[in-house]
Amino acid sequence: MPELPEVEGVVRQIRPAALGKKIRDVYVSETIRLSKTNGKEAIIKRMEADRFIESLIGAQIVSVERRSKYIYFTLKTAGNEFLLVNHLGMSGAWFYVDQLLSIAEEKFRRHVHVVLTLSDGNLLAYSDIRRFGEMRVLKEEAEFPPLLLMAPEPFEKGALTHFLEMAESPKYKAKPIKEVIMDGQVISGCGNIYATEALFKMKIHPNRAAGRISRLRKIELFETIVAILLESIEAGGSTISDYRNVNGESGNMQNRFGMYGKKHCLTCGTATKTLKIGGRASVYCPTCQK
DNA sequence: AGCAGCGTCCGGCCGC
DNA sequence: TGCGGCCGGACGCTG
Repeated sequence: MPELPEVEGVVRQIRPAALGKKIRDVYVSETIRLSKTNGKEAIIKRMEADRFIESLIGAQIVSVERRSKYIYFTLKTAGNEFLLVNHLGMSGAWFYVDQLLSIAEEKFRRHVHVVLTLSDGNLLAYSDIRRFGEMRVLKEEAEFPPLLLMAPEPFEKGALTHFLEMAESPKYKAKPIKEVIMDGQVISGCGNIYATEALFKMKIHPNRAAGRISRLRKIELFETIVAILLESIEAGGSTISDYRNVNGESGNMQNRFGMYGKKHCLTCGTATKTLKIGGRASVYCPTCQK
């Protein structure tokens, strides 16, 4: 499950590979075409496959940035800039390869759905086993309004203040803290894994109402989330099953988890419990987390 | 009007 | 070994 650190790792690898190059050719899989023919919105949103291909071919890749868990490719055609915005969903992965057979693992190779052939002949291949990922071609960010509602980047000045204001607002203060910190309008890029880890580290029960945590503890919680995200970026992200970086390598952060996926608490040995919070499985230690 | 709750994109994996 | 059911980021729709 790619969250902020995994997407950051991907962007840092795509950037040097893609910057300044042109998109010479674009491939969209038959699977995606068939889905779209059947009225589904598989991966390529709000655009026909051929129109998607047409709009990308010949464009120059001007920048590659991460915003929350989204990848923004700024593209330029005939002097006009536009965006290709990609979300990796559950199982999206980009591979930078000379040919598709260079994608080492078969399970990724068989689910390649979009391929960008760059002007140097190399490929940026997008694989998505579960097809929960998204690609949107946009004139500007505002063309997809949810992007404008995203919380500031967690490492930016202002992100803490934004978090505190949101967490203390009428809309959020009665909600479980885990649901609040996983909401992209409150904090950008914190998904189930890092929310679970941060709450464990802070000894906060995931179901505790946001409004029943002191201001000081909320500040510490935010700082903990930021520290864990940074630690994970350093560790190359977390690989539970389907995350791979652009070179096909797994991350190492999963080896540092204190709670996610654990049957027993690493601190006290108590059997962990799992609650459904905001529709997501939420593991915690009933002894340590209050 | 705004929000809760569910449907939607799916293959992998679990358990029977 | 076969197969039904569950899982899940985040939008979009409904009531």
